Amino acid sequence: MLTEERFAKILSILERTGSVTVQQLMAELNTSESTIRRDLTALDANGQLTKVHGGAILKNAAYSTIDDEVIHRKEQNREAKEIIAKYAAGLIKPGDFVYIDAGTTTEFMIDYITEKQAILVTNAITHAKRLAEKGCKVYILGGEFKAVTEAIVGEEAVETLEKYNFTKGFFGTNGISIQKGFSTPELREAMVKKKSMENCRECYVLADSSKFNQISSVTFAPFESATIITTDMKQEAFQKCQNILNL
Amino acid sequence: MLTEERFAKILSILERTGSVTVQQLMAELNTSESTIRRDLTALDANGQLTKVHGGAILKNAAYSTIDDEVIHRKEQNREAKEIIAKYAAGLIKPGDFVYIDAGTTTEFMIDYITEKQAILVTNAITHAKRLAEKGCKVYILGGEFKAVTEAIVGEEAVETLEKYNFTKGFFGTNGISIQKGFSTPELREAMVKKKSMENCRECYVLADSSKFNQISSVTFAPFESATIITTDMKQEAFQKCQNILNL
DNA sequence: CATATTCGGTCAAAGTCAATCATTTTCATT
DNA sequence: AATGAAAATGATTGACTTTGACCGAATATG
Repeated sequence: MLTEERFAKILSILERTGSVTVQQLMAELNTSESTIRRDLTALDANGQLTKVHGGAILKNAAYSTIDDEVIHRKEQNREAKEIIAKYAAGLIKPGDFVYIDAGTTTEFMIDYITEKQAILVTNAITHAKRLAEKGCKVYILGGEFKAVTEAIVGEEAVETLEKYNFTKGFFGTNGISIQKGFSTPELREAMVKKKSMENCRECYVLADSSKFNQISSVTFAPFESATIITTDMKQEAFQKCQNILNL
Repeated sequence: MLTEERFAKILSILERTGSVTVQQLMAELNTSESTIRRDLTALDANGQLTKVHGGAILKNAAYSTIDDEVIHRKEQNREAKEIIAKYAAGLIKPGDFVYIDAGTTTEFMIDYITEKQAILVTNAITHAKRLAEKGCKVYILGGEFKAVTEAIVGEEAVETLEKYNFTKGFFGTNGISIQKGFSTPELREAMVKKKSMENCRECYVLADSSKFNQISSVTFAPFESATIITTDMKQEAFQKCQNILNL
């Protein structure tokens, strides 16, 4: 990999996350500690980031105004999501034709997707951007662009989906209920989820334990139609379900 | 293989991937290290790419040191681009169904687009994002996502375009020539430009004066097929053309 | 205060570079 | 066709750059 390429990737990761450790960069860029250190020193000298003990942070964000408690709470949820995402990403095999739904839960998958022999389709432009940066082959759905969630939704997207037949699909959800299935608050998003799930041979719903026994406005798929990947799910009612993978 | 052919291929690969190593090029073009080095040196001298240790990167993506001259040139062009963009944006009327091409020139339009009664379609996700933030109704093309330019390109996008009939379209270009028409360095991008122009009732090409009498690898439309919006165009040969709007 | 991690400098190995030169190809002129 | 000048190519070389490992010093952590 070219030096400049590494520089670009380091800056890209940094812009996205705000901070990065040397260890993370070693893993992400697949290079030695020495090289990462040299890169950080160079980029710091160039004024493109601020080197700190252990890694680097964004130039302007040298001061930390971040509430410790908020971080901690976020971290707890994060851990569960990371475990789920890691497992899910591992399911992607060479030759797979994969749909990745928009959403924060599926976003965690991106870091763990290593399979370059698969073709990925998504309706989330941030996902597409990051996957493409990693060197994955990415297709994006056409259709109406929704500003808030930065996802493609609506009729046009559904129509595009019509012709795809995915081997695997990964989805987020707002609610899981045995009677009401998987549900989400937004109709036009639900339409896309529904159609894409119909066109996947294997469907996986990624959900932390807080999503169980929740019901949102629109159901996009029945409970049995997907394998649920979760952690720490202790609720009685779901214990005996065949399609729950409690990691 | 012809020297010019190699040049075109190198630039094309670079356009697509953003960076390339000497080793990659040796394999791809099936030629010696010496030749590749000479090519890169020539293209660098020509200002068509930036040579770095190990290979080359896109001209604008130079990370190591910021070139004052480049910034200055960009600023000079900026003023012209603003004028052109402002005029072009004013052409969008209520009820229009508008295509906006990816590229820096068209990006300037976004700030000036005030018409909320029009539907906008684009293949650039950055444009889509910014337009949606402004509250415009935006559709995005489906298809393969190209990391470097952050645009949707290729077959799938062309197919999606097939069914649209735009009232107006706004395009960027790398070269304008009376004989060779409008041209751009990347084939897959050219395919999208070509198809979208075919499906517009009125086509506008936005171009600062530097684009005239330039020819890039792939022509995507004949010279007469669009109205050219420009400023400061003083070249004799183009003075009498009916389809040039010299602001 | 003890322990673990991170840091920056040094070194050898690997990779990359520009220059040189012999060979091949191209092409206008005979 | 034959000739020779000019251009392009590929191999070689020594100089230079980048890389990853190592290690003692510096810094964070409990």
